[in-house]
Amino acid sequence: MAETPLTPIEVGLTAAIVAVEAEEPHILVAADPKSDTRAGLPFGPFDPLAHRTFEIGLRAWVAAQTAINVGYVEQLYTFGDRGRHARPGDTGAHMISVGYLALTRMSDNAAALRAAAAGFEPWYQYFPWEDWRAGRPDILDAIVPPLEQWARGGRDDPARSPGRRERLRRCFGVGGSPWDEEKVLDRYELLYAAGLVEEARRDGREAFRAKIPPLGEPMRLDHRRILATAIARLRAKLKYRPVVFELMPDEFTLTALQRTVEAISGRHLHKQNFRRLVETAALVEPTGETSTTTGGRPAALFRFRREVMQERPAPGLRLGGRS
Amino acid sequence: MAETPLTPIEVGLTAAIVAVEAEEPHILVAADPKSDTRAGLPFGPFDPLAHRTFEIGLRAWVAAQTAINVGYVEQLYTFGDRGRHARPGDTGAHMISVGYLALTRMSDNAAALRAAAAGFEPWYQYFPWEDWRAGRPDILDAIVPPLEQWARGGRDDPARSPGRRERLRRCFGVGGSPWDEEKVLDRYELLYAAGLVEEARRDGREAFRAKIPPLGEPMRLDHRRILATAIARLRAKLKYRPVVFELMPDEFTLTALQRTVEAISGRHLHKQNFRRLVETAALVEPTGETSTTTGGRPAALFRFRREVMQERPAPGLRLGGRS
DNA sequence: TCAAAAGTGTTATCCTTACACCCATGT
DNA sequence: ACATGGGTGTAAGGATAACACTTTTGA
Repeated sequence: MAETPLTPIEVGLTAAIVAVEAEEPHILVAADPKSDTRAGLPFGPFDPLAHRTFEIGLRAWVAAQTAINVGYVEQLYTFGDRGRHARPGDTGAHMISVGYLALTRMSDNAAALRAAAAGFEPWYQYFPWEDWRAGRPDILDAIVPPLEQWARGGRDDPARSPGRRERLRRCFGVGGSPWDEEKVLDRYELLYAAGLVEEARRDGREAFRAKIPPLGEPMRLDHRRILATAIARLRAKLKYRPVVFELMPDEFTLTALQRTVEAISGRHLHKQNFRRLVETAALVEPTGETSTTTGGRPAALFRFRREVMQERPAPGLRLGGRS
Repeated sequence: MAETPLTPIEVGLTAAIVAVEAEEPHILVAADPKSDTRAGLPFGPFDPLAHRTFEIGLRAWVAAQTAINVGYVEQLYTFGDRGRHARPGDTGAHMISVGYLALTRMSDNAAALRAAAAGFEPWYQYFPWEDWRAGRPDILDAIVPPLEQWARGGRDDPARSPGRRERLRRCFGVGGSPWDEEKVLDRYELLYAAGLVEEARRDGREAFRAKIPPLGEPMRLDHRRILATAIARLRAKLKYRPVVFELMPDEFTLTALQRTVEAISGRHLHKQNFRRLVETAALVEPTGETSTTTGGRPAALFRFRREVMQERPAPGLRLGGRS
């Protein structure tokens, strides 16, 4: 327990700022100042003198740089791996980044966005294999066979806890294992380990079969890894905390709410069960108004019952099975 | 999204190393090098040149300093609040610490401990209100009334999401709300905010009623906060991942397993339900041996079935209700 | 009148919770 | 024999998952 002087390191805050629009989840991406064509997440320095906590610092530079009004904010993870930061003209200085998840309503920020050097992009373009709303995505047919080949390649060291095969089975639902929509990060890390995403090749990892085109849009630094962490956390949180409402307008139809949950969790839900869940949890109350803009029969409008936050311990939407 | 040069800050890794012995959860505490009488968690610097990742760095200095053999390791949270570090001769340099949870078996480390300047202490001495195994702990009678007074004191700003009263209700199960054993951090933070733990007074917060003796043993810096985070995380994780076995010897009785889970979660469990849970999850297998050292009828010995890790998605011990 | 989306009723099944009782050993 | 802890069977209640059907609008 010696009190060695600690290494000075640069600390940055990286934000995954999420909004849902047109039944599609979006992530705020920043243009690269150094003309890297790849997208990146917005980030800013942490200055302990100016800001008492990380969260205050984060809110400050997000507001200053993007004029976006974030509501819910939560720390995700602190990333400090050497070698996952490579970029063209790397300075060599070590940097760690504290990843944050933030939620916002796109409607609140329409004006801000036109001015900012940043914009929202649909997140499934970075993770096309994560969208199961219309059933198993076709791209998995291009992912699983190479992964299986990669898994056979690794001498299955019985000491290393889960061998390549088991990791593949559990992450991608191969061989009877169910698909778990929360394992977003595990899947990305597996693809990285197999050299099937561009970031792995950029970081100097050998693709075991270089012919395969890299999967999904890449991001700068380790930002896609941070985004994967954010999606995973949000998908999990949805089930035990009423965070969806941070992404909804004040008034909404139940179908719109369901579509938002489906958009985030990447899977299709059973209508009645979803409605019963929302009703029995008493998460919403009718406004009395209806909306006729939905197509068929007018839908009743609801608003979030903020009171639930202080009534019950921890209400969420624990979706349950597939369907 | 400007690429401002980032502030250099010192980064340390702080570890909450847990073991269970004699049906009591323990935490490894380090003697203070600067003759502070308060206990602290072991910590070490992170040197990105020597170690590729935080986890590798952590394992390295834990092994070097304590000769303790940690198994399971998991990142908890990164703490960087200014003003929660105060100590007698503070240098003023800002430090952030990445908190880690680590699990070990005390039996594996008996020899190492005799040599090290560190030792395991029962964790409930830092959080006496968290041990509900023998029912509601008496100390709550000394905690709740002052907290209620504190809650009345705060003008209940309706804008600030949960008012003091609601926080109190939800954290401490006052007024019909159930006790949630996972809210360890929330409870500690509430006590800190109310000035009822020594750390709050040390950090310059005014105790709203200074006569009340501070609750539980204090720790250095913000280490008790990190420990609260570790306990909360471990209590939650127990329910959906088979982490208990990281704390058990190779062979154990079902009662010993139950006692360990109870020790961590701080509550009493229903025997049959616990056993059925363990059985239906197929988490253990009988060794064929029995132990006669338990008192009455000899108990069958079991071992963890490592295979479950690769069979089912995520087996744990989702305890369920009270009893 | 028909398409499109909103909205409802009901059942089989599993899991959770809690009850009360029997068994094998040491003293 | 009896105290001590080990070990089991089973029934009530609630939550979940899946089924198919009716209603109200716009075109």
